[in-house]
Amino acid sequence: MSTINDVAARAGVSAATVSRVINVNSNVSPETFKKVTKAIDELNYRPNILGRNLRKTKSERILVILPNISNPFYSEIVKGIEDVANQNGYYVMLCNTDSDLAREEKYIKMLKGQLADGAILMASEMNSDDLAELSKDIPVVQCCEYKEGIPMPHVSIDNELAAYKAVKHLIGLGHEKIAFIGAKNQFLSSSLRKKGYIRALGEAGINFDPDYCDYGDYSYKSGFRIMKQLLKLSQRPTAVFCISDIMAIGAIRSAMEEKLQIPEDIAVCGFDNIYFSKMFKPSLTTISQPMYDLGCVAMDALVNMIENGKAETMHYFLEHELVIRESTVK
Amino acid sequence: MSTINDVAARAGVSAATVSRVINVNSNVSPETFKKVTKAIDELNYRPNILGRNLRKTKSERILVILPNISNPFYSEIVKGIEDVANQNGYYVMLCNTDSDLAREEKYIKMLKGQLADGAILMASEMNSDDLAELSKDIPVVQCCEYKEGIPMPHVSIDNELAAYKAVKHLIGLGHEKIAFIGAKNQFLSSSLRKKGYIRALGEAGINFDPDYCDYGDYSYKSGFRIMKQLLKLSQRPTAVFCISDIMAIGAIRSAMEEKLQIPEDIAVCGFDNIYFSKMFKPSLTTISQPMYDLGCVAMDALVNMIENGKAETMHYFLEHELVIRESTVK
DNA sequence: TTGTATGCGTTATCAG
DNA sequence: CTGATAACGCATACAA
Repeated sequence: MSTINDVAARAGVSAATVSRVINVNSNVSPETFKKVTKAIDELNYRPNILGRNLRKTKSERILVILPNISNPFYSEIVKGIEDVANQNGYYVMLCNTDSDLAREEKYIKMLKGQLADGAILMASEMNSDDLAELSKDIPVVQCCEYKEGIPMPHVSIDNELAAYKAVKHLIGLGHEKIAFIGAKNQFLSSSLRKKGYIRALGEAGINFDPDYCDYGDYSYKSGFRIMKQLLKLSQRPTAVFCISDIMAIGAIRSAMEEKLQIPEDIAVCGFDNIYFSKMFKPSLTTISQPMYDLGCVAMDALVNMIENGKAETMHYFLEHELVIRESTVK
Repeated sequence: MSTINDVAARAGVSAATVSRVINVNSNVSPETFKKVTKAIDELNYRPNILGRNLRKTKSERILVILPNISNPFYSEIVKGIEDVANQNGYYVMLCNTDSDLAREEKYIKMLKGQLADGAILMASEMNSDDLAELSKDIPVVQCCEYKEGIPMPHVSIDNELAAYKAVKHLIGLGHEKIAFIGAKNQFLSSSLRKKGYIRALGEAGINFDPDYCDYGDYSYKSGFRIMKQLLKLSQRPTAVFCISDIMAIGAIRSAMEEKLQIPEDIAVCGFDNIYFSKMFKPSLTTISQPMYDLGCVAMDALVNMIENGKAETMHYFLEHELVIRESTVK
């Protein structure tokens, strides 16, 4: 691989001049320009990004650190991030952690090592203290999942309200025996969605029944398994609210296997509105998160932090929407 | 952000000594070690990756350049890549091109600029000449989609044979009016799969009928739309072979909308075996690509190129499998 | 318009 | 075991 000095030697100019040719803004005479570009072509020279970034202390790159690209929920958000990033001259690199803290920390190390100008974190496994410390060094925005009480902006929806609305919808259809398929983890969204479920029940005068609550890991399999359990109860629920579409689909498939009709025998509501939820048969009633916009807003905030040194706002809450489809209403 | 010199000053040692502490292999006296780690903690020092990589001309990173993370087909491959990469001490960064050549070229620039030690390309939009030239500079492996006749290894399945087997399966079920939903693009897999379709028909003495062939863009929508057209034909097909699961699912939904039974009225076969194909109702008959293994083998080959300077083999073909489910057999 | 000199932050070599 | 020095490749301030 040739360097800027090789090009300079071949073109009979100094490295500085070559640099000026590469970075078009400066003044270079037409003839030297030609000489230099010729040498660049002949040597097939490409500037070393590491050298350039080191010198400029700027990379024009940002990292998106996320647990799992195979979750379609994230891919839509990433689109929003990428569009806004590209509009602002940044390039995005995705870092898949598989929800593994050790892997996440490797990427965080790169980030702290100036490999990128900033990062967007989704569902980070880091604790609040480490996040707080990170925010001192580097512009970072939390997207969707977030920790509270640290000086780092976050973008999300109102999870409690969304869950409340979903369950309210089921109650409005006449259901009283409404089960809940959630998740036991550190994420705020999990507890907020459960909170919304309980609030809706309470308002309708329905007793909260722990037997109707179970916890999965967002996977198809866990939804499938939990539904099987719920159907074994003597007082079988007539509706189920799931905190993810994938679990809802698992639950529906499970009920189908027991020859139950959806929604006649049991209604199912999901959460997220991944693109698959309308393709599925029966199509899925769910809470639509504005995924693309979540990504856009997060990236907007990040650009702001990178370029102005600080965040405009700490809390961004975007609108969600209940989308009613075949899995709850015939 | 503090540098190695800040740490050195604070600890009262030279930068070289700090470097030795960070890079554990060298010999440092216990007391200086303690002094230095103390200074590192106090200053919250993190080594600058750019400086380090520049000096070492090695990044221990690889790039995966792919068109679209929202395609579940790729996410499984990425898992394989990541596992092998991590085992070998490499970190993976994903670069989403959205099938946009300009965006892909930006990432290729980073690659040529030594931001990473190598790359895996999936469904590249670059032409053969550019790929050939790239292969001179940097270790690169093509995965799944590939261009032939260039000195760059590729990993894939035998697409022609796979399609042949899928269509053979439909013929074996008694179908004679078998439609084809493919894609018109530069990718070898598209033409090879069509070739396999035609070969299977030919062997069974079935005439190839251009009216039974249409082309989508791998999307749900295109599968949906094309199926609608096929169902309008006076001689309606009784089976359809689609070159992607997503299009197959679109096609099935389309047929369902016309009150047709799957597979009784029309059988549908997909390609890829994305995780969703078994969740779908009816579950999808499809060609299972060994996605995880494809990723592993590609990364293995890349590690080899990076560390030994050259590829062991140019062509890796992995086994595929016909998975028969509800969409073709009751 | 162009060249010289310097430093971005790190590690490797060599000497002590 | 430790320090001084140079070099990785580049862009910029300054001088010419």
